[in-house]
Amino acid sequence: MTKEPNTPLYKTLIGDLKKQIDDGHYRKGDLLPSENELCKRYSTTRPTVRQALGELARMGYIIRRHGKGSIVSEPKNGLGILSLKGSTAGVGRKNLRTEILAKAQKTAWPADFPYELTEVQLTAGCLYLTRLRHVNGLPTLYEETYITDIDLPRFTVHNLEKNSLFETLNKYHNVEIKEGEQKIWAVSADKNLSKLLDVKPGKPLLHMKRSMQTNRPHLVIYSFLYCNTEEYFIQDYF
Amino acid sequence: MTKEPNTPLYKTLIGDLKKQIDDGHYRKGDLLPSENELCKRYSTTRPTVRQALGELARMGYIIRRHGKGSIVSEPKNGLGILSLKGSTAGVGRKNLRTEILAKAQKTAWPADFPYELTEVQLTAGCLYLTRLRHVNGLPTLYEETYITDIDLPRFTVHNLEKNSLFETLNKYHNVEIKEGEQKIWAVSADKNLSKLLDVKPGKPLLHMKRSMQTNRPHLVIYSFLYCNTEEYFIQDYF
DNA sequence: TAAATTTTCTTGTATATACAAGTTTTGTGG
DNA sequence: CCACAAAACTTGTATATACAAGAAAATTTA
Repeated sequence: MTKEPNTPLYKTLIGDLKKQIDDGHYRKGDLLPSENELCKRYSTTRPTVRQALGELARMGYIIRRHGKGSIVSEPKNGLGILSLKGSTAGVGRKNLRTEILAKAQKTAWPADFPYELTEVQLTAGCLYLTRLRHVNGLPTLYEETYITDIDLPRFTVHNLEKNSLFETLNKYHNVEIKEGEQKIWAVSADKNLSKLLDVKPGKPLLHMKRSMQTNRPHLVIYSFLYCNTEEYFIQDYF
Repeated sequence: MTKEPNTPLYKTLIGDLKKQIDDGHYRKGDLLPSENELCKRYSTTRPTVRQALGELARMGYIIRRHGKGSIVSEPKNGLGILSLKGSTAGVGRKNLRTEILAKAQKTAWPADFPYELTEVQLTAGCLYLTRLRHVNGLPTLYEETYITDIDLPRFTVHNLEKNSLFETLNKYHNVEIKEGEQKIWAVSADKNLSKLLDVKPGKPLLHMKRSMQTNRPHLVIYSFLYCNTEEYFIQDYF
């Protein structure tokens, strides 16, 4: 067990169990150690263990069954891209390639930004970056991201082609997504998008605008996505 | 405060506070009574109050600030339909009309059902219903729903034109949505859909397939939605 | 040997309490 | 009257403990 300094024990628990599920130590359908067993292993008490397990349940990692135990589910957070053919034939990491079209850099908020911004956010400005995700070589998802530029020193040095944006924010800047909302609708590909996503103009595309609150009061992250869903659909969890 | 028999106190708290936010007693930006204040009002202790508040936070009703309090946010759960013009000009309840095209009735699962079903589910069969939602008179959302038919006596008597499916399941059958996943993609309207949604064939539509786990082990609910998003988009939370 | 019952183990709900850490309010001094 | 410090109030993290209720395992009985 890896108790990092200044990390609450319940978060250490979450991290450890999550890692063990991600690593395959516990597989789908397995039972996690019982609450009492975890209390012993971590020298703690049930409320602390239960807080960690509750969090894992909400993240979709486990399913809690009264009287039975905590059953390992599949890790599920954030957006995923899955093949339309066979819902279980998920896109493995090796088939997904992220291309940075525009590296993160500080900009002012666009004048017609579709979200209400606070004074703090307006003053701080944002970091703007664009990415194109390829699935099996096919450009599938185009994403523009605006990150409120608060307390994110040297953010621009991160390599977001290899690393997840949210994991990077979490690991290096202690930023966690707390909650969010998304607007979803279908559009026809215009000239620019048809070029980016390599489709004919007029093709139906999925359009999403997401706004994500973090643990920092004013640090909100916005993502605008266009997805060619002919071969792959968007999958997410709630 | 309304303590129903056999309802855990923390759930009573959730219900009461939720109702007070929905009713406008607490408005966006207001602070809820502190944890200690709620302990007094409900003759309970902080862990119980915190469990309720934690739940409300996760549902998006409040935002918790260390040292400050619980700030009322906007109620947000489930899918919403919002006008593309002005993201705050939400669809009020009076502008949304639900039409039952096919009343809930017991059927067998379709042979080509896109989700993996357990033996229990296959044996139980499902309740199938279809609805069409009109926004300001415009047919906007077509939804087919399959509910695993387990312990849902007399479900077919419910009037789902006037009442929310999930509220009905909760109130009369003690069924709660625990977690879910959704697949989203864009399609062109075929002949049947263009008729249902009153659009030209070929129109881009939003297509979603949702699978929702409940507090009952095998009782999963599936929804297949088609949405005309020219005037209104789908909004949801995570 | 199988069914029924009992025991054990599990998660769910809850109380009591304490200290840490962030924010707000109040009081004091210049 | 304003700035600073202290006090008070808030949420965050945690331990200890108990009982309720569901499920599994073990034991007993027919």
